[in-house]
Amino acid sequence: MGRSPCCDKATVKKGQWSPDEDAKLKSYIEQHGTCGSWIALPQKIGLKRCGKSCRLRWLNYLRPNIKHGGFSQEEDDIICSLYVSIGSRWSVMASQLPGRTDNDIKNYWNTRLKKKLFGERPKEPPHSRRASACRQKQEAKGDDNGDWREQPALVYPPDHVMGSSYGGPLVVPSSTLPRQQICDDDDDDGDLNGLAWSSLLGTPGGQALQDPSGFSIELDEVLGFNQANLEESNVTAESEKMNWNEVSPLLYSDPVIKGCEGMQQSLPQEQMTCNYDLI
DNA sequence: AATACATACAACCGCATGTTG
DNA sequence: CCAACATGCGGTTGTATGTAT
Repeated sequence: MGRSPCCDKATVKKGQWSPDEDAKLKSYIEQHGTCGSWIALPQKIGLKRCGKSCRLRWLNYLRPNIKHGGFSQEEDDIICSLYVSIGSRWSVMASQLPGRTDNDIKNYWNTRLKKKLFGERPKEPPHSRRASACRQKQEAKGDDNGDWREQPALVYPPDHVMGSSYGGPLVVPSSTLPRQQICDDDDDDGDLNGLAWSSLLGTPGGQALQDPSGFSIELDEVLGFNQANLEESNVTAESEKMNWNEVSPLLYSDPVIKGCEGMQQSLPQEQMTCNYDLI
């Protein structure tokens, strides 16, 4: 049995919002808030809209301090670099760009930045929560055929990152700061590919971390190690702890990462911290 | 001027996750 | 612990607008 719909599709109005509807919604929320339930909100206001639709309209359009259009070069850089590092996690990106919504960033990416960064390449990296979930399901079922690893971006970063018109800094998600320590993750694979995302935080044993949206990730998925550099280096699984300067040359995107310092300085301090919970 | 096509963006949909009883 | 429900998220679609022919 499927889940029941959140509203009566037959009586709910769809499509563009009228100025009158906007005014009603804005006025009510500014005075009363959402009263803890988006589902009940439209009835209280007298709107024939789905609660989800009201929520979306408020968050993406009516909410105060929302910026529309006119993305700056700095915002372009942040979006591009975040996409390279974390994939299509628009809400995370939105949290790094005050006044921007996930929907706005997503639209901007899909219509402009994607072409700018990737050209016409059809495939994109599977970094979304959903892609990760699919991968975990496949792995759990034992039928992981490795297809998800075939996706570009981090698998072939010289082509996508270095060869693109994008030359901005790569911003590692703020949750990885500070980066003083990196350690091996004990998965005995003999190289650094198993380095856990969590290791950037210096957590012991490379325990997997989970971010607030439930997405766990490994460092090699985020950054992509340059195997050639790795093989030439002295870094092995026995190198239990390294600092960022030792590790960064092993990454495909090293020259870009080195530009990260400037970006860190440009970000407000409050955007550079994020609480992650151990699984 | 009319039409076709391209682009931008608002909004919808379905799924995953969190919360509550 | 589990089911039902609410919310959040990302993918996708629909439509208004702009541009080319």
